[in-house]
This record gives sequence, structure tokens and C-alpha cells, in this order.
Amino acid sequence: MDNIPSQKVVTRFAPSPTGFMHIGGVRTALFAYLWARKNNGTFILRIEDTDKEREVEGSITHIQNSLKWLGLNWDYGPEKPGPFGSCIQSERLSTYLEYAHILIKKGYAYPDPYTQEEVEGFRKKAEEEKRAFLFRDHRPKEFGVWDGTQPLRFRVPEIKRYAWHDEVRGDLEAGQEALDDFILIKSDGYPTYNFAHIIDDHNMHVTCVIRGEEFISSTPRFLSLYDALGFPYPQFVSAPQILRDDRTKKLGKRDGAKDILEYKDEGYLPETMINFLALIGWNPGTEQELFSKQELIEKFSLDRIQKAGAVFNEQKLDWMNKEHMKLMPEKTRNTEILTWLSKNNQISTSPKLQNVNFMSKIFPIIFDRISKWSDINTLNETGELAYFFNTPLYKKEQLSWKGESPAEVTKKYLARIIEILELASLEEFDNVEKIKSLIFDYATETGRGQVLWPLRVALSGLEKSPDPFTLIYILGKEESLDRIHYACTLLI
RNA sequence: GGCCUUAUCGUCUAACGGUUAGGACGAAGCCUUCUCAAGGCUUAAAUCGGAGUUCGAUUCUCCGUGAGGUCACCA
Repeated sequence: MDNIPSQKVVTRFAPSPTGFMHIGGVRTALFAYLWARKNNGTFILRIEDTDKEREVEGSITHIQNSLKWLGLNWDYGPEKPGPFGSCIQSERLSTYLEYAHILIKKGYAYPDPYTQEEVEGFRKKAEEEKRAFLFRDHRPKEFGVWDGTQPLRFRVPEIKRYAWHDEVRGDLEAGQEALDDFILIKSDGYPTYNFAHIIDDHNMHVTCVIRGEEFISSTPRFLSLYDALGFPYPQFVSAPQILRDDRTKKLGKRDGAKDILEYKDEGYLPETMINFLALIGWNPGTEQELFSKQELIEKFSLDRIQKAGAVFNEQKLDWMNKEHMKLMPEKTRNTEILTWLSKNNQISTSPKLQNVNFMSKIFPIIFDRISKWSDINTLNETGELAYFFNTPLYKKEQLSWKGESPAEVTKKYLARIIEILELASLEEFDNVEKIKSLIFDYATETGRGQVLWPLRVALSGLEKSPDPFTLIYILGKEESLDRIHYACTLLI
């Protein structure tokens, strides 16, 4: 809903530090960010590190780097505690304990009297009898005293059918099978997600919980815990899933989902990722597809979030990246191209890289042929860059138009081009159109393919390249003539 | 299996119950061209199935079917 909120909007992104961030996580973060910014609210980055087994060293920094790259700045985060304290759950243990004791006092929490093996036995038995396993069927008659070494379980206050509202899905409900005595605090002293996130959301005044739709099924449990604690419900927003190409599964780390920072390394722009991710699972209802971050903030709304899962399509991502590259200032763009060219060995040592005049001629040629910076590497691998910097190598057969023109005929044409070019003044080489006018009439009389094909191959050494006039313009009078002369020597 | 969610071109999606079901990516074709690239134009391509409500369902209801999620001392 787009109505003016009565209280300040607070959203959060709450990843667990178990590795990198993939596009699904980023999209959730993006929605939470956009909604907070649109409402001049607060965006919190909370680290949910309550599972020390799965924790991966360095993930917190990695997550922060990912968000920073995309410009999703948080108001409170790991290095920036709020009035509510730390944004790292492992530093909030005493708070969880406090609420655990409140629940115990109210009779809504009790120590689990069973061993893990015993619980596993119950589970197996239920499975054999084709019943759903519910721990509450085995709830002890009398609760023992919790000494902190057993898991602390929640006692569901009321077994009932829960109904609630989701900003994306509308009114939802689930039967009482969804309710159970889940674990609040594990035997290692850390709280579970189910417990900790609710305490934190409440204490951090989170008004709007935006997360993936995989949490819909556990929402009734959350609601029963909100009730037991006497907390008001926040707004629930379930974002649709991002699916794998084959649609068979949600995108996850095990299914080849990429680290968002890989897209950075491949030379996608952060603007593109934001724009693209926003549009997968949300749309403004207009035909506009290209958005700046600011525009997204202005136009984003919860009620236009999609219900169905969506596939991430890299072809469209490439197209969109090109569109965003076009919007860059030319200077910035050229600097970036230069940087990527310098990464390629054969080219990096070329003195031409320092030649501003020369480089300004090839920047547009390269830009035309890429949709992300790493495409420059691809161009290099296919030999589509080297000929700008070094004399190309090729077989003399390649000079022959359609492989049919005899060598001596081709040589005659090239000799004529040499004559024409030698007569031309240096100024004429500074203009593609002028170069074209020098040669074009002759080529047309003789047969354009007959003349232009060998000329182009002489200059580039390739069957595919920019037109010969542009090549002459780039290479200049001297080098162009050298290359054509060389071609003539091949054609004996 | 229980519970829950979901369904428009290949993909992302638009359409107060009334449209020739629109746009974008991709594809194909044409133009431009010696070859690429870029650009311009054009075409093909969808309402999962069946009932019902209605003068009229992509849209509302029900039943199927497909797909996904979830049932942890993971988040």
C-alpha cells in the first residue's frame, strides 16, 4: 500500500554470514532498501550469526562489500550500532536470554527433556505411521527447570488456525499443523532464527519485514510467538523467488547461483544490477524499463511486487548493461575501456595505449562491440583488438575476395589504392568520410568487394572487422600504407 | 505425505469484468553494407485444463493439473 505510514518505516536486511550474497539475497536487500528510502525511513543491516557451525570467515565483510558496491547504504549495521545496541546477533545474547526468561515465567517456554536421539525416534515413528511429526504431541506434562544446557522450547499458547495479511499475497491463513513447540534457544546457548529475529525486529522497531516467500509457511509460528510475547505484528512482505533457468528450483548457492561480486568482476555496472533486480519481481506498471536508483526509490511500491517466481535472464541483463553504459559520460567510459585494455598482456605494453589521439579513435569501435567490460577480454581473445596495436598476421589466401580473385588481380587493386593514398594529403586522413571519398568511386567501378575486401584484410588481417575507411583513419597514412605494401609483397 | 503458495509469448512482464491480449529481451527476416558491429523497419510467439457466476471472463468462485516452498538444536 502506498498510503502515508503513521509511523516511521523501518526495514532490515538480515543475512547470515555463511558465504557470499547471490542475486536472490541482493534482491531482498534491494526491496528493503528501496522501501525504507522511499519513505524516508531507516534501513538496518543485521547479521544473523547464531549458527557457528555454518559461519564462514570473512562473510560479513563480503556482504558489506556487495551492498556497498550496489550503493545500498544502511543506517545501522555491524560497525554502526543503533540505540537498540549491536546489529550482530551474537552480541545480543543477553537480550534473547532476557526474553527467554520472560517466556518461562509466563509458562510459554520449557526445557526440552529429551535427547536428540529420542526426538529423532519420535520423528521416525511419525513418518512410518504417515503422520506429520509435531513435537507438541510429546510435550511433557510438567516443565522442568531450565539450566541452560538443554534446548529451550516454545510452548505454543494457543493451537489455532492463524490468518494474517501479506502486502504481496493478500490475506493468508494456515491450519494448526503449522504450529509447534519449536526451539527458542539451542543447547549451545545461541537462539534460533525463529526466536532471535522476532526479538530483534521488535527491539529495532522494524515496521516492515521484507523477505523471501520461503518464510510464508513458518509465519504462523512467528505469529504465535508475537502473541506470547505481546508484541504487535509488523507488516509482512513476501517477495517472490528467483528461479533457476530451468525453473525447477529456487536459485540457491548450490545451484550455481553466482556471487553478486562476480558480476562486478565481469564488468557489469552496479546501476544495471539494481535496475535489473528491481524489475525481477516488481514493475512500475508503465513501459519504462530503465531506471536510476533515485527513480526506483521514487516509484517503488509494495503493492506492485509480483507473486510468482521469476527466472533471471542474463541476455536481458547484458542488454540492460549496455543501455546503462550508454548513459555514462564518455570520458568515464573511455577510461574504463583503457583500464580493461591494459589488463591484456599483448596490448598492455603497446606505446599506442598512451597515444590519446589514437585511443580516442578506437574507443567508439570497441564500445560498439561490448555490452560489459569483460567483453573486451573476449574481443582480445578472438583477435579483434590486436591489429589496432600490432601488424596483423594472415595467410595470403585471405586477401582474395570470396577466395576467387586471382592474386595478381588483387595485387593490382591494392597497388592502385596505394597510389591514391600516397597522393592524398595528411589532413584527408583525419576524416573517415574523406578517406571514403578517395577510394569509394574506384571501388564501385571495379567492384566493391573486389577492392574493399582485400584492402580491409590487409589492414586488419581479419575476415570480420570495421570497414577499411575507418581502419585507415585509425591507423593513419603511414601505417596503413605499410600494411597494404606488405599485403602486396605476399601476393606474388 | 501434511500444510502453504503460485500459474499471460522461450524469458521479464502490462491489461477498473468489455483491448485486434500491449511492451521489453531474445529469435527470425528485410534495409544499410566488401565482412563484422551499430542502427532502422517488419514478423512469429502467450492467457495450464474443466466447470460455474455474468450480457461478457486473462481478470471473480470451485475442482483438477503442473510448478515451487516448508515441515532442523539452518537461517
